Amino acid sequence: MARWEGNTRNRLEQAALALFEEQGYDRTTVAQIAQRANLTERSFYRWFADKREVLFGGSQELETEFVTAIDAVPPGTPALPTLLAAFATAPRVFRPREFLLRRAAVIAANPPLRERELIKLVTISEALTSALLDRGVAPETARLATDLGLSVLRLATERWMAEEHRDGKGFPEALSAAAANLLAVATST
Amino acid sequence: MARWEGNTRNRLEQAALALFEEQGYDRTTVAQIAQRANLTERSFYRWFADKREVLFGGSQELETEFVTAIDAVPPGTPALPTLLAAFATAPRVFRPREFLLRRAAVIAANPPLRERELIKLVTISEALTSALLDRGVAPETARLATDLGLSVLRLATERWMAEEHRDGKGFPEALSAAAANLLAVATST
DNA sequence: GTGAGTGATGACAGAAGCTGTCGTCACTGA
DNA sequence: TCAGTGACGACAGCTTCTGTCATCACTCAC
Repeated sequence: MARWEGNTRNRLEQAALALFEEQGYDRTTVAQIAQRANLTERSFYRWFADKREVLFGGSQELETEFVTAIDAVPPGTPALPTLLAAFATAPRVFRPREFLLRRAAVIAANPPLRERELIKLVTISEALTSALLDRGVAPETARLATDLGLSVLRLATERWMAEEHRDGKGFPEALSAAAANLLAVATST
Repeated sequence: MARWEGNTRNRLEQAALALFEEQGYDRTTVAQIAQRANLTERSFYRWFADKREVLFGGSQELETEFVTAIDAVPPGTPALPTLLAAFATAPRVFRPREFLLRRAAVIAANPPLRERELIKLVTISEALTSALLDRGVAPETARLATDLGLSVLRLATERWMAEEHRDGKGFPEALSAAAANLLAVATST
């Protein structure tokens, strides 16, 4: 085994994604992932808590990004506009877009990975709610606003991903449009 | 082993819940659950796909209940009011309330169980969206309405559970109140 | 009744996920 | 140069989950 190659975590992530694409998530063993990264199975578990976690390394950074963006919104702004402003600001593309698309395809195809993605989303959701609470928003309002904000974010992101865009251009507009749609649904009696 | 005792599935569910409470989810083995139910580990997997699933037997019934209630709402009703009317109608207490509370406590304390619960919720969410589509609601509207409806349902249920109620009395009122709160958050500029 | 299904179960084997432990090696700093 | 530190390999072991086959209770023609 070639020790001390450096960049261990990323080597494991790349190896795992490639193997999941080639032969499927459940037909890929942790030993195979480790082998492709020139490591042993035991070392995989030193970097990731379990087999699924290898695809969710960027979750923590994304959460931090959002919370930071919320803190930058002018005080006194209502809860939902605060979240939407934060979403519009935060660049959520750390990894190349191509990587994100490959990753999304693998996750969508495997229930265990979908489960893990959902709880990551809930974790982010709780962080957003907490950030709103720190700004003085009432608890139930913060939670409702988070639900609404994430619903808008999802719709905007889906529309956004469906087209071919350069950098973050037009994403704030997509957010506004989605927010308008949501308002229409909420107010239809 | 005492074979043919009948009610196998329920015996396993009861044994699992009791053991999870007594010694924790991860310190409980499937073999222990099976033993308490007078079965072997192998038989456990004939009734449940995996260890987590033993706590989520009622999910399918709940989904069916909701979809049926949606179909019973007068045609022409807008999407969100349709969902809220369905929620108000459907009695979601199949099991005794005490069982649901014990189950909820165990799930909340164990991340793997939370993951499973989330994907069950997503499954129900997709069923609701699909039921709305069948009524002629536009796709994006159906999805947004489902997000909104589930957000309202969660808030109403939490408030509802916090108090001591008899049967379903007052639940429709809790739904209306939560819906009003959501509307306030959505329209605050 | 009696023998042929049918379905639930037990028994066994085994792959894969995950953890504990210890020794080894590369790197660092006094 | 030598002790400390951190990443890693090697090994053992438990648990989850699956495949396979024999066995037992029950049912239903005949």
